[in-house]
Amino acid sequence: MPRRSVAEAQKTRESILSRAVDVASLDGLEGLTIGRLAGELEMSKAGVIGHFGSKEALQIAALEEAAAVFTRVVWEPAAGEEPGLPRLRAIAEAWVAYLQGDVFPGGCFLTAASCEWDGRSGPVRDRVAATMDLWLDVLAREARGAGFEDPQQVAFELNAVAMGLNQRVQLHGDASAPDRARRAMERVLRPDAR
Amino acid sequence: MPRRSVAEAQKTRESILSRAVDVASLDGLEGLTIGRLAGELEMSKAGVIGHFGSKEALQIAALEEAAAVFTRVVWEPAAGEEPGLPRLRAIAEAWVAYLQGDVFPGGCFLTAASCEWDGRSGPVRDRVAATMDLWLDVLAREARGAGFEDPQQVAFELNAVAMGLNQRVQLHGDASAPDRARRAMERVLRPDAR
DNA sequence: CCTACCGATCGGTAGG
DNA sequence: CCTACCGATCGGTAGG
Repeated sequence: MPRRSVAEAQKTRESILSRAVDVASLDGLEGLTIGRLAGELEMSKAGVIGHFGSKEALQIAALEEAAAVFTRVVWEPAAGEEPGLPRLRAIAEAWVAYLQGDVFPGGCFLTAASCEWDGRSGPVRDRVAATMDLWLDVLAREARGAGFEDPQQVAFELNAVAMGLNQRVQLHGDASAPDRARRAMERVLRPDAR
Repeated sequence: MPRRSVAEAQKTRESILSRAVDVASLDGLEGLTIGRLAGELEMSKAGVIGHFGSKEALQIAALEEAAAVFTRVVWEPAAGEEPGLPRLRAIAEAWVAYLQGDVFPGGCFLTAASCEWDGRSGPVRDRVAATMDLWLDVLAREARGAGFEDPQQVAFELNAVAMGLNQRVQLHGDASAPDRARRAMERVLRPDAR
């Protein structure tokens, strides 16, 4: 018999991950230290890292958790829309709301992780790159369905606007930025580019 | 008499800063540790930090150095152009070339620093924010001179495209990204939005 | 999931 | 600009 039940251990693991994602969104996946996490959760370091095995495994688990949140908040609300332009517009709307809101305390986790890791190598960087590529592929697929001549261009530009919005919100607290992003995304999705 | 001349000390300081900017572009301003810098420059830690006083002062000096490089590489080549649309187009061209090239080994220093610090507080974060705001103001001023109705929108969108390009180059090694960014910037600068 | 510990590295300083 | 050092924290492990 384990000293704590499987269900209890699972709950602990989830609470660690939830805190890990918040910390990493503010201070980066490298700023996510085991000791800090243990202190904030009032656990021992061994108790924290025991659920993952290593800091790198914890970083990857946090990344996967953040990607799942992104999917739930940005993709899911749009998944019910008709493929193509209606779905792209719903994605754009949910994306801006996500970046404007406080899903993560430090802004878009994926943007932060990609900037932090794009100059490094190893499993974490590879996972960050694969996650971003997957999302750009989803966008390009919808743009293709919407009849755009160059769907990857649409994906590139929507992603760029999202990054720009995240910067203005997080760095400047710019209240006009979400509307600017909406206008920019609408222009990217204007059918005359098809 | 100092043991080394003022000119020699100045040269040492410059070599430290040059390396610091490269390291920070790859691993962030927080990944820039005094011990690592000392090791790579074959100096003592005291010798490195003595030129700046503290890690924070070193980080700010590296940021200022990077901003000076950005100005030289992106602004200077365009400064000779006629204000307004011609100058904006020259900036866009130089900006894409900068992001495509290897001015910094880890890509755009300012983008990396803004993502790293946008969730923190203190002097470094404030300096990063002020530097970005200054650049957006420059862009908006030129857009106003070019007759755009909403010059801040133009600045927002150009900056977004630059961030998107930096991500695609650094994270994916995407060779098609510079052309995509050029196309996106051209569309932002298309006179029909004036 | 805890205590107690490991070697390594962190930023920084004293003194020369 | 160096050596020698400080306390703090890093990731991680042994043993329970």
